[in-house]
Amino acid sequence: MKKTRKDSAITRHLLLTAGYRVFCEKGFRDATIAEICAMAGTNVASVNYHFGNKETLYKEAWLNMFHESVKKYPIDGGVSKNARSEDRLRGYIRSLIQRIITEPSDLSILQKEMANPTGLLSELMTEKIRLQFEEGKSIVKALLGRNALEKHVLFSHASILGQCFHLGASRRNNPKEIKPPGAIDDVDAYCDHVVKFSLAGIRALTKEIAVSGNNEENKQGDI
Amino acid sequence: MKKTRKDSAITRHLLLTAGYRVFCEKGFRDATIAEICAMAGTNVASVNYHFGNKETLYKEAWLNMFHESVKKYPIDGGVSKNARSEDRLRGYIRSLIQRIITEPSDLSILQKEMANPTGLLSELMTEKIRLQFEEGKSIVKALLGRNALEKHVLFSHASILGQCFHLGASRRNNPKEIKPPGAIDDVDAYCDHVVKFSLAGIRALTKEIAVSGNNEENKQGDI
DNA sequence: GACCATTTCAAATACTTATTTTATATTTAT
DNA sequence: ATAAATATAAAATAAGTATTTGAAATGGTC
Repeated sequence: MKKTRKDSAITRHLLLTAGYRVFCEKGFRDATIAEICAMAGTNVASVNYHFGNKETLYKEAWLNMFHESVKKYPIDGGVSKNARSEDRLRGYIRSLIQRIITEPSDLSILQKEMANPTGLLSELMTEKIRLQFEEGKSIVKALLGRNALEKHVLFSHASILGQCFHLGASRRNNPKEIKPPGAIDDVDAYCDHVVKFSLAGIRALTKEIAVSGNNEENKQGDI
Repeated sequence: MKKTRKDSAITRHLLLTAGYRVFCEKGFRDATIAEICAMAGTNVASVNYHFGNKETLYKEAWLNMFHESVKKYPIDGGVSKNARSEDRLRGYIRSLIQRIITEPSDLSILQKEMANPTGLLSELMTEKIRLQFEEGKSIVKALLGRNALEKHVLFSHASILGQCFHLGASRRNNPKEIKPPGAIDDVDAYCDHVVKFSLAGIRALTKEIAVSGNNEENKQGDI
């Protein structure tokens, strides 16, 4: 009945993890099948045997890493939906930053794709990342209050994501050579900073919304 | 006396601009000399004749674009050093965002290099980008006040840069296909948002610094 | 133990693309 | 005007690398 040998699954998994590591480090194009197979300890033909081609390995490797990553660092940071919004925000940010600085994590390639899209992951990513956005936006929405427009939520969430992702960018481009001007060493401290900074920004926005909400400016609250 | 023909400079410049466009779009590795020369309307040998190799063209093209970019969008946004710090911050952010969303601009590749370093530009970039950081940090410092530690300045500036760069990431990965969850359409509105959000964050931090400054916590204010 | 599908392996192939070469055309200086 | 220097063109070369191939090995099943 069983058609698959046990070793096959192992080899496949070796290729997934080795592939992800190399793709992370070099990017899709600069990663060579030879290097991936060397790291996995398999033959150069194995990628084509198990995945058909390099592109499919790339997609499968990211998907695999995404699942592992979310299992390890849940999007809500392990904070209950019933907790105070401030604590949910803290959990959200902490978890996101953990994922960003962990190498390799699914976000390592996501960031590469954002800056330099191969196009191979765009459908996959938007589908899988939507969860992340929903969670983040729901927290921000709770903090901003009833009167917040979609625009306010979107922008505030973008501010948060931007601060977090910047940490990844800041760390990645100093392999070990010259340290760039804005390098951030103390990740925990930066994490706390982002929470405080963002809460202050959101609170200011909340006040402004309350004021303009009393005015008659925006009746059909869209975009 | 003159050794260079007039056409030479023209061809050279055509290659610089065409090269930059293609490098922006595809990244260093995926950009082919054939495509660059096709766009520039020159022969495939011209890159090697004028620049020796692809790498040198890459560096020269970025440097060229950096100079043009800074000329067009001055780092201080055209706001005087004597202006209110809030206005300087607004000018700084506006100008940075303009540079980020203008394609091609020097920051298009800078962002690629941050996510996916080729290593070719690292020395060049850190040298040229230091100006940007000095300006930004000096503004933030002015807003945070005397008691601010280097850490506060660095983090706050990182928050600002992160929000700005996120706009670039957000726009770049939707070539025209499916729109990703967090896409930002209204750039001007986002720009205003970043200014407000950041000012709120900085003010909150300023208060905190004032409080802890009165306490005896941090005497030897370093990192 | 023999058969069969499945998996691995080493070598061969096919393809892309940067770079070089060689020939030709154009400009500048004498 | 002519020689020397400079620039462009087309084709050849060279190097890197994904993919294919066919043989060999492996493990399960009868």
